[in-house]
Amino acid sequence: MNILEKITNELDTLSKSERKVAEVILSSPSTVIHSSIAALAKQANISEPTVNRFCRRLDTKGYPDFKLHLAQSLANGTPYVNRHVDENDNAEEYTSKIFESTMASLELARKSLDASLINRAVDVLTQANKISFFGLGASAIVAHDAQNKFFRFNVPVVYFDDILMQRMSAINSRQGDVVVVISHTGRTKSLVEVASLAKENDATVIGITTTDTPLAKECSIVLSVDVIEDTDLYMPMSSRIAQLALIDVLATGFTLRRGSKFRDNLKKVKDSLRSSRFEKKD
Amino acid sequence: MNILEKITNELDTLSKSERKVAEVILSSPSTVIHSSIAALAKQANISEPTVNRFCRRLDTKGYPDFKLHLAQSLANGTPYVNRHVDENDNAEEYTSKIFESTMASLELARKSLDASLINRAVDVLTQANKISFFGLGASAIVAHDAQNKFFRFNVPVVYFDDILMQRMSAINSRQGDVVVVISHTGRTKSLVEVASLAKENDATVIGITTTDTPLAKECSIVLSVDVIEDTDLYMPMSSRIAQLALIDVLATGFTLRRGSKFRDNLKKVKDSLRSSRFEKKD
DNA sequence: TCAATTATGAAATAAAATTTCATTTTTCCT
DNA sequence: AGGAAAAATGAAATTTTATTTCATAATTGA
Repeated sequence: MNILEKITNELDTLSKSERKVAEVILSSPSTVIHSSIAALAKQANISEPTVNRFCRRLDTKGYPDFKLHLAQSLANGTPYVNRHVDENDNAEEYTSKIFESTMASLELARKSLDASLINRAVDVLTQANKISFFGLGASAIVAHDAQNKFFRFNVPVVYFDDILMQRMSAINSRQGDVVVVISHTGRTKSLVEVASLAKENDATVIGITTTDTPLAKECSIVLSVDVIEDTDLYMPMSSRIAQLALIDVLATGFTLRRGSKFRDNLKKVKDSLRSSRFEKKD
Repeated sequence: MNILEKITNELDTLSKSERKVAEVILSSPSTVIHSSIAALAKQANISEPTVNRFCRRLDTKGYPDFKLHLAQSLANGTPYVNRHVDENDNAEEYTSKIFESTMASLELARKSLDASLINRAVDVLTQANKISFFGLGASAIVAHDAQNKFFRFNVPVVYFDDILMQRMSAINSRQGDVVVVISHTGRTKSLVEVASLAKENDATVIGITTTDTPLAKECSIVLSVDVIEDTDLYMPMSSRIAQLALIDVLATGFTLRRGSKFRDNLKKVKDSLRSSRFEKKD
């Protein structure tokens, strides 16, 4: 658990003087890990025992122990940050930036996800008579990938990246069917309509989208995938990758729910590909 | 820089007693961060000043500073590791594991990539008369995504996830054409053949695959994307995500090479979608 | 308003780390 | 091999840092 977040959370349970300490720490945590208790006390205009009490209130053994926690929080607090690609970056630079931004987005996406909703979504998927994945543009790829995965599970699954097919399919859906609608923006009119049509026809609609979007409002279960897109390049990047990771999560949840016998079956599916491949040397 | 690695590296520049300290630390770093200098000295059967000298030799200000570094290394030494999903994991657990494994794979993939080869690939792509993306199974999605991106650049681009179409397209290729062949295993026979056919017909073949595979041998430029796949679940997961990140890198390299005027054009492409979306409130 | 509770800091104490310096060990030259 | 020089080491002293104690101040609640 990140101690900086903890400080923020407990800010209002702290006393006046302790809050001063908290503010100094939050404003410049990296300075604090190199300060003595005396230096920090002075900085916050309070006494040393107050700093000590502050540390204990955060469930640390004392000031040195607190600094240890702080150092750890700083180390893994922002391992990857969203860095924008610059006009003059060379290949090395933009490659690193893109990979790091992608990792930062995955980190963010994971935080925005609610495990209990994932659990419900998996519930619904395992019980579905038929599963449909709908997406357009970059999200079409995610739908395509989902089909590829769920197909292996030997359940009826379709994917459409065509507005008309999606509409027709939505209208034909019924109780027991699950429709997964994927859209980063959650604002694509035709997809929102499809979600609403499917819902009217008693299908369970799972939305993979950003929190609080028009699409989210139409869904039975919303799996929020919040990422920061680098809009400078006018292309969807991180969003679809975070969505794919979520598809992996759903597929994994599905296989776990189905038990070990089911997984043996997956192995058979995979093994069936062997003859199409060149042997591995060792 | 990870201090544990540093200790390992400098092990032979240390004196006998200092090495004892190093060994105690390496054998149980997490204990050490909660030990006083006296406790550590006793543990290693040496004196306190020796511990202090040891710390300084590692370019830290002293023992407390050393502990801070150690704490940080423990926190981000293995920020994301490939953790396998377990039978009894709950939703929270398997979600975290999958996201973290994905991030670990991206980290690994970035390391396996060679920036100069990316640069050459971008060169070739910007000069291409026609670009084709080929993949099968999970890699088909990557090819699909690549088409979606490069299509925006207003260059002739196709994608095929059908063996026959791929073969026909490869046979029809000529000098100036670029064929991008995507396969994680690099062992899918029909794809290796397609690569070789395209090459025979003077197309430039870019391979997105693992290092040292049959496919890699057939390519003009090999972009190595090495990841660890969790084979327990018999589904491609990390590999396709790392490949997609590479597609982002190539697309970004392409837009940078084309200059700022070109990027204005991308904005227009994106803006053309606006009318199909619900307005954002603020 | 005033007793009770809680918060705070000065000073004392305790703990931990560092420095100094004498002793031991190792190195390297003849 | 022998011995001076250099390097390594630890005991003790010192310094720095953190914690505790306790008296005082501020706040709360009847």
